[in-house]
Amino acid sequence: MSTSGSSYHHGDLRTALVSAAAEMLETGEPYSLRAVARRAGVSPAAPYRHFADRSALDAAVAVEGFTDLSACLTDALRAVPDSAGPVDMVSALGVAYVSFALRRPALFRLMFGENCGDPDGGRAQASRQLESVLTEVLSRSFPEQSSSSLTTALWGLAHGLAFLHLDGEYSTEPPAEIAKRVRAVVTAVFNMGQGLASPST
Amino acid sequence: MSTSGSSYHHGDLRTALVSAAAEMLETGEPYSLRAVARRAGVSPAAPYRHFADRSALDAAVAVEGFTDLSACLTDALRAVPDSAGPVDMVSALGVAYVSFALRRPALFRLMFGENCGDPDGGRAQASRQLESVLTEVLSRSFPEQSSSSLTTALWGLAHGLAFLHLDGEYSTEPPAEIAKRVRAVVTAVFNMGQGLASPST
DNA sequence: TGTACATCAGTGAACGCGCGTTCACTGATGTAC
DNA sequence: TGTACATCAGTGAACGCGCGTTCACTGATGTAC
Repeated sequence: MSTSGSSYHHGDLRTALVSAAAEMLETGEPYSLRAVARRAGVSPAAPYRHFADRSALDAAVAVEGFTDLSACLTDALRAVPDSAGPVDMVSALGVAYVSFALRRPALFRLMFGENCGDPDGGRAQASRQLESVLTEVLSRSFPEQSSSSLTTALWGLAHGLAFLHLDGEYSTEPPAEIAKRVRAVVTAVFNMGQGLASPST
Repeated sequence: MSTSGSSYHHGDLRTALVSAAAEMLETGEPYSLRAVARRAGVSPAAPYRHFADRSALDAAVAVEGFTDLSACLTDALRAVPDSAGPVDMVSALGVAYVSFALRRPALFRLMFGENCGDPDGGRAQASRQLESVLTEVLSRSFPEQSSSSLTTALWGLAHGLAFLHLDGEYSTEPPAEIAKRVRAVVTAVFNMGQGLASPST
């Protein structure tokens, strides 16, 4: 793989295309195979050397998105002090999740979009990786109650809050306000369960 | 407003267009202004007598969607016996919400889609109406802890579960399995808060 | 009851657009001898 | 070290498509007299 400045052979067009696509989604530019090629400085036909079709590009971009999101969540957790309680950990996770969605709305939508064709492709794998990050956090915070249902609950809550913000149901500025709201929501959930007769699992 | 069979003047084209659009979204047909007009048996220019542009049609369809969803939730609650506990009420709401999304995926996506231009149009109003249904349920189930944060939590959880199912993160068949999963998730959330030191609100 | 007319909800042809995709091609690269 | 050649990543022109939207128009309706 040459890294020369030669413009005819790009060197690593595949990666460049995925990056270009991710950037366009981030800046909100109209996103299409042609537009991505344009931005990468390449002819409209060039991507077909690296992707079977448009949806293959989408899938590759989605995978990158999942990887980034997982990294964001992991980073957010590292920033939480060891002494923190469960509410703090779950809140940190929620805030990171929602922030990611608001920072990169179009990417987030693409990741969870309709074209999830292949049930066992890289995208599905990447999303399972995300889920395992959540599971790990919960098993540390709730060694006793931890379960797949609890993971689903946390993921669902974070995911829903992200979309509700994305869709304008709640204000998205300033970031501190969002963090506050997410924390309040998590706290409310924790309080809710208390003082009630324990339902059987 | 004539109801004659005359085909030149439709009678109530506006309503017919919104219905046609909703049906197309339900059956998964490609959705466009032209396609909707085609389905309503009318020329591509006809919708412009009733909608300023494509996004105005979208907004009208979204409003109908919100109304339907609110009705679904209300119906679901009516089916819950008075003696039922909070877990049952919240679960019923969650199941109804997720079921709606799975039954009408494209409509659901449109309702919560990117083109929410007007912050004070009918769409925003319809979604606030939805929120108030949730608030009312919670204030009945949790007279003491009820708060806007709790409403947000419930909405977020239901919304997130709906999208995660829609996006293929969880199996969507059979319906009974989904209901079971939603109930398990709600139960897990209720159990989670118990046995922990109460965090300050 | 009958006629003239304004109103307005439709028609259908046309516009320009950007899209995904295909095609025959060409230029750069790396390998065999 | 130098030449011949296979490989392959790019080009750029072209395709057909459906889209949203505009336009001058026409046919049905309801009202005034």
